[in-house]
Amino acid sequence: MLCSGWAFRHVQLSNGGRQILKFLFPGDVVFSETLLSQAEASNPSYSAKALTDIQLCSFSAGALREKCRSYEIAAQALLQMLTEDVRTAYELVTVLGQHAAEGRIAHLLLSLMRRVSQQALAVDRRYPFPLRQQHVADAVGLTPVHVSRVLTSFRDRGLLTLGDGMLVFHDLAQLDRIASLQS
Amino acid sequence: MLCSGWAFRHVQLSNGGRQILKFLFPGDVVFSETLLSQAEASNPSYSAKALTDIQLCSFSAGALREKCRSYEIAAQALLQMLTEDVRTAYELVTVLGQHAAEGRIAHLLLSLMRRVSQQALAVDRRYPFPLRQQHVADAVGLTPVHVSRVLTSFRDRGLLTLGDGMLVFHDLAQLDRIASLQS
DNA sequence: CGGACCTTTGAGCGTTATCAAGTAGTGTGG
DNA sequence: CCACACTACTTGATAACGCTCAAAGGTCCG
Repeated sequence: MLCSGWAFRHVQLSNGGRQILKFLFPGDVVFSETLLSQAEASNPSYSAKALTDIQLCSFSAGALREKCRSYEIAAQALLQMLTEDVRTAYELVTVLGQHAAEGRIAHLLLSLMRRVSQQALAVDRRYPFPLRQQHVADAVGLTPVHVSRVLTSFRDRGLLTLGDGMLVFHDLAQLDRIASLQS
Repeated sequence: MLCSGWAFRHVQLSNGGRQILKFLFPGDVVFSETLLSQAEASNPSYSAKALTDIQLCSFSAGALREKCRSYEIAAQALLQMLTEDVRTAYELVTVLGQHAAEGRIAHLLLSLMRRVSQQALAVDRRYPFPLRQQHVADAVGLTPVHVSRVLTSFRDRGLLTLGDGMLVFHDLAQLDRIASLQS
């Protein structure tokens, strides 16, 4: 489990690319979807990487499974965690299936910052942002080149500023509109 | 829970479109990800539709949650179901993020038929296929027009035949290659 | 026969990928 | 202190891809 810092879960693809599945913040379990499977018979090559310096708390998956047998609370917590994972995965599916590049990137930035700040986003407040444009590209299924173009366009339109590990929103209303596909 | 027939789970979008999240076969729980939440506070408008005549077995979600407290087996089954949902959702994310149109459609057709046949696919065997091209489009994030073009191309290349509610694979090796992005 | 729905096909265009070059910033070693 | 490499980002030109709009054919059903 991640205790401090940022990380992400991804699949490594045979053609050299990768798809980022989830960004991990403190409190997130790194491989929640494989907690139960003792055999680890998952064919895709799941992996995880740190984006900043991180601290981990490790625990025994076997012991947790054992706890789930005796303590109902452990099972309930695990069920809620997985339910949340399914919901956010479906949200990502919707974004990838329905949004063009601008909507994908706007959605990613907004949802990341909402998760990390745990409260409403503020205009002109600076948020730490340790991702490279390559990570954004791998998360939303675009090339780094195109991510750069979209971010430059956002900057030129006065929507946000992104650089030096900092992200500043200037026009949240407009970004929400872009991210929410009311065409 | 679906007992017979085909159905699918989707989100209805504000702009009139929809994203299909999962195709449902007998044994699948229609809304597995909302089984636990009593409040139903999910903002996206999840929905489900039948593709064929279907039969449902209904049960009380409250009673199931109650069972999870007392019977460890119920909790274990629910956990496995959700874990599987997370895995397949991540697979769909990878497909949408990394594949072009041909790969997306090939992947969808192959994985659907693998799920429905529960065994290795056979060349030149006919599989029932109740989806319209509109459904394929909504599942993989393309327009029906482009789905038609890709399917026509598959047909012209002798890879498969799709029509009249039937799907016939002619070149599984080639289709697997297209679906597995070894560029 | 008419209408509704699905599919196919064409033309044009917008979006995104690819390839390539150029610009910083940063750290390394002479 | 200055080449040098290395990485990240930007920008341009070109091409592939997929969308939109439109028309036509097919099937089914009233």
